Amino acid sequence: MGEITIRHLAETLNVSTATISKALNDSHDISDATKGRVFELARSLNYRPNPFASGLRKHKSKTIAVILPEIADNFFAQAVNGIEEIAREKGYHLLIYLSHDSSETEAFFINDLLGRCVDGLLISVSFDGIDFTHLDEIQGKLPTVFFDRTYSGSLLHVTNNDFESAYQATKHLYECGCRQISFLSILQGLEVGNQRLQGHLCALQDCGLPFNPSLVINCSNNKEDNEAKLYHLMKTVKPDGIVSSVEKLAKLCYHTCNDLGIAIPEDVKIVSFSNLDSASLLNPSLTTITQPAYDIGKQAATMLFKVLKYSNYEAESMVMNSELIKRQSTNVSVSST
Amino acid sequence: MGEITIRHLAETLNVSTATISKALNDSHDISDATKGRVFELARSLNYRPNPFASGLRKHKSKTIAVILPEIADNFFAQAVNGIEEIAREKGYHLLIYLSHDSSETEAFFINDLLGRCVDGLLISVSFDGIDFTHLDEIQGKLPTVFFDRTYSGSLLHVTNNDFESAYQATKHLYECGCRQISFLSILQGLEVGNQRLQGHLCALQDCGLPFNPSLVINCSNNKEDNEAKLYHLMKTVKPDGIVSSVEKLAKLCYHTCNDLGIAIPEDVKIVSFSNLDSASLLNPSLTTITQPAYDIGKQAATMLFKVLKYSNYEAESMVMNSELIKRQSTNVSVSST
DNA sequence: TTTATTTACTTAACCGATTAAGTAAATAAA
DNA sequence: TTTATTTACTTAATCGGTTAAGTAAATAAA
Repeated sequence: MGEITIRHLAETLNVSTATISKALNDSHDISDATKGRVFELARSLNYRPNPFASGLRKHKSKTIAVILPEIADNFFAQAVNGIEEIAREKGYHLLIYLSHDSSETEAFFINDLLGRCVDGLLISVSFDGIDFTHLDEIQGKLPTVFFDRTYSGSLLHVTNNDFESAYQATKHLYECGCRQISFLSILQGLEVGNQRLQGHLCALQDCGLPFNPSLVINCSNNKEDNEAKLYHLMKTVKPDGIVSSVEKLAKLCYHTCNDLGIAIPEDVKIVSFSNLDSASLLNPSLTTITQPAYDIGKQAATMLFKVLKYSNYEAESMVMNSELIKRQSTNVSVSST
Repeated sequence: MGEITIRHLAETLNVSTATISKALNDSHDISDATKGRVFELARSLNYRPNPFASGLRKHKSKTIAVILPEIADNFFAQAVNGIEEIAREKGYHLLIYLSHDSSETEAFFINDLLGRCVDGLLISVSFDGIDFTHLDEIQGKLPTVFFDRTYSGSLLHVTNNDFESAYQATKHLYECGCRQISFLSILQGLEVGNQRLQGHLCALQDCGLPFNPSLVINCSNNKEDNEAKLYHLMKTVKPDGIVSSVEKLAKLCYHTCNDLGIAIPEDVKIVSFSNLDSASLLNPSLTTITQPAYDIGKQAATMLFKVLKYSNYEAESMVMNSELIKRQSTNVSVSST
């Protein structure tokens, strides 16, 4: 409906459309006087270049995409905050896709994106399945930065010091007196999950604790399933410490302990990877390994824009440090925090 | 780089590009035999139509935008989940913009979107400022559905029964014995904020409680400011009940009470509008008015797609019902929930 | 003074799909 | 059998910018 085009501007100023286009792109083919007139007219008419037209010609969309497993999760939500900030700063638009941890959905998105002329992609991969061919296909076709959940073939990524964090968490429990430390594992097959598990196992060894397979619980995205496994763990194996590799499993622990009348931290101490901002308000407050989610998002986006700017950019992947925040769930002497 | 275009297909099959285009769009200008050949070739080559080209011609992008105040918030995150589901179902792409409650930023986004050929917009408006001219400008230019945070000029919206919910919350506190009920207000100037306050005031009246201006706290997005106001409230006015109109103010209450040694629910009972899924794990667990965030997102998106499909759609705005979930923060007889 | 270069434009092709208008052959109606 | 209509295509214009190639005038170099 009557949108202002470059032709309107050209006719009004009695110049060619090429002149307008070049002026708006600040080409040094155009005199300052003309540029001034073009800019002023464009501004006064609130001219907005049609992104389809320039996109078609330039094969650039000023749009990046982000694929996440989910958004109703503090870690990812904060990461998006960081990503959005950088994207806005650079004048880019942000498309969002939620895989809900289905690699099939993820593959569908990626195929779509490859034909969609997005300029770049930020992704935290879904963890179901073991088929990463859709991720391999990105290679060389779409500048991509992986964050948090990477996979072995990912070239550029921003991750956490997951091994060290899990190591510290387990060691912390040991120092709090725990000798039967359970590990709630998830994201097996992905680097994150693997690193966290390895960190835990390494800490066990360094603390001189034996490895007991029944203390390592392989969780999934099936809530009922996880619930059943946790009940079994708490009723029969009865650990005195739990390292949860994701937030939602920690919440499940709380509920399970409530149901079974198991006291935290007296009977069992809990530490969890988590970005829950109300962790300090929980009953009892939860000891967390908190990731710098916002900064991870910012760094990943910043890295992507560097790649977009210098296509031959020799980027280096980054490792961000998580923080162990000790609270009541790992402390017998309960006091307000 | 070597993307498959409609021309490749045309040359391979020895037909015109028009034939390919029509075949792919299932035009009944094309024989079934030809369609079959075109479809098969397109599939085998994984042909992906260039969205810029078709967008330029059709003025349609198969993309909708969502503008939110923030994303690291359970309500909005879940709403996005609902929106995303519908968008995906319809084969649309989703652009996301975070206003961080700045109407200036919001105006910038909207101006950008008007020139960007997005097909539709879902928005929950920012609440700073009182200038809604940028929202008025949308009229007739971009199909839009407002959700949760609407403004007086919004034609289509999905909202909550905010008046009733606030009424119920206040009444619940009254029934729990509270006689000095404070209301933590925010979002004044927006319908949501106004409705919630009115609901509270109406309940006060119906309960026969006098209106005390010093019990209504006008909060802002400035955390320090809110903190100071809350401290003052708790130390000098000393209410025995608090209705918090947003989640983050309830969290602030918890912290403030912790600091001042005020016991919840013994000294003060709290109920808050909140979509925090760990509300039941807080210390004490928090009585909430929980909005059907996911469904609100779904309904808003569904409504938008109806408008997109039938441009003369006589849409009706919707009101969704929130739920009062009673927990320990409004109960003296504390027990596990 | 003549030639080379720079400046500030214009012309026209182009990106890749869509679609109005046109056409030849096949089929149906008169 | 002749005319009208339908079928299944093709041709070419178009969407709105971008850009390679061209050009006339102004300025600089020889």
